[in-house]
Amino acid sequence: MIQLVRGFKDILPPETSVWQHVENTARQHFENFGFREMRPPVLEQAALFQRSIGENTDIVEKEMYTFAGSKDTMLTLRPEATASVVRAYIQHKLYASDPVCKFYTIGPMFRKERPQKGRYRQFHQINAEVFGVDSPYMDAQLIFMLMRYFERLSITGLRAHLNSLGCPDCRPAFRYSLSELLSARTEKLCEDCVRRLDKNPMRVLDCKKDSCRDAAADAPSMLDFLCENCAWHFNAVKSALDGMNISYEIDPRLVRGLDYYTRTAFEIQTDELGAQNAVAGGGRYDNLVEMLGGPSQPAIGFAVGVDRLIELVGSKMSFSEPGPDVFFVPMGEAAMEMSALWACRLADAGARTEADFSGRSLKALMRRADRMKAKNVLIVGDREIEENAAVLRNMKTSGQVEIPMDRLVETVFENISGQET
RNA sequence: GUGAGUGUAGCUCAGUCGGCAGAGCACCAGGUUGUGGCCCUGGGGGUCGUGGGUUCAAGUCCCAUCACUCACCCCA
Repeated sequence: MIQLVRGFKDILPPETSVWQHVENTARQHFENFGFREMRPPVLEQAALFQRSIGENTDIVEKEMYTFAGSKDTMLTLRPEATASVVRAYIQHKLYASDPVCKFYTIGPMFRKERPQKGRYRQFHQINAEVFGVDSPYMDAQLIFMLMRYFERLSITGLRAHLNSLGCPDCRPAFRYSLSELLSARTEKLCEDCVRRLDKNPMRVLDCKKDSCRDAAADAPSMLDFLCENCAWHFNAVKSALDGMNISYEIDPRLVRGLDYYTRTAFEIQTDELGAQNAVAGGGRYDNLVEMLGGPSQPAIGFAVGVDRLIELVGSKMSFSEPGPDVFFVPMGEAAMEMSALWACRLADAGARTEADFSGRSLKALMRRADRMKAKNVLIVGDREIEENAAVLRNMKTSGQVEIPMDRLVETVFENISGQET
């Protein structure tokens, strides 16, 4: 048979209820902070990601699902959301209606990586982006919102890592100093790091290999190179977070994988997910809007890895699916027809309803109702049809009452209203 | 792209030295001619991932291949 594509995943019940919970909580929480939902498409021109993420990042070099569109444009299944949100922000001139725009977006992303725990080729992110605010208090507020979101989901054991990547004024000096130092020690660096040295020397800092760590042990820190404005900004972010009682760790080795980040960079980590320890990550990208052809507008955002979040939430959340309020047990053709009608009316009136039309024995149907955790069973047989009534059995107490069909909906609601969910 | 591990019933897994394909759970039926759970009895369900090879004989040994898992890489 045809099986699903490698690295892709079916999300089935009861797990889907965890997804609903995670997404609904995000919607409600983010909207409290003034964010509105945006839904950009999943497909974009390849050039959008090449220009925003960076030509020589791994994502663009070898992980994108790119194919030929019409004429000579290449199309790409989005590997991340920020570029699309920025594109939409510019294209629809959203900056014109309000100097500050805040959006969140929820959906699938695609990267052709080798799948492993917490890493799929179709994965899901919840993104939040703010345009038009360069104030450090926005950075702090965004991180506050993110940490509180995790708290609302009862996730514990998370650590916030914080760093500043500087700006085009101060970063070149740091990069130069860093590559100077590392170039003198290439023999101690792994193959990958030698390659990185050329492309993005800052990535050497978060290599996990011991020899690379040694080589970079006394490397300069970006924080020592921050220009006056960036240093002020970073300090203001930290003190605002302190004031909000958000604990964080300064991590001078924290680097973002995408080229467009500036100044504040942060990552939320856990050690409950194996090698994929980042649950969320984000930072400022003050130059991206202009780079993509929009006005000069500062921006900051983050992405939450939903698949990873689900693993953390799922293990702490009970999967108890609610059973039907009323399970119809019809016996015979006439009873089935009547049950179909009344089950529809009851469900339409707002009760969880299930009717079994298999025609199996009463015992079999009772067993199925029990397994589905039905709170009540409505038995309809020849006897009941003759009297135009049905027997409502409470599965917990085993108590039974006979109720008239023409008052079925009202009577059922009277009987189930007191029952716990 | 690289490395390691694992593929046997719907699920979790046994399967000894190469000798009839198994268990638990789940599912179905019966144990009460109209009443679930607990218990008892019975039943259905298999391309042993796939293809080749060795052998009288392969789930078991060999080769290849695919899939999954974990890790590297990268990132959310």
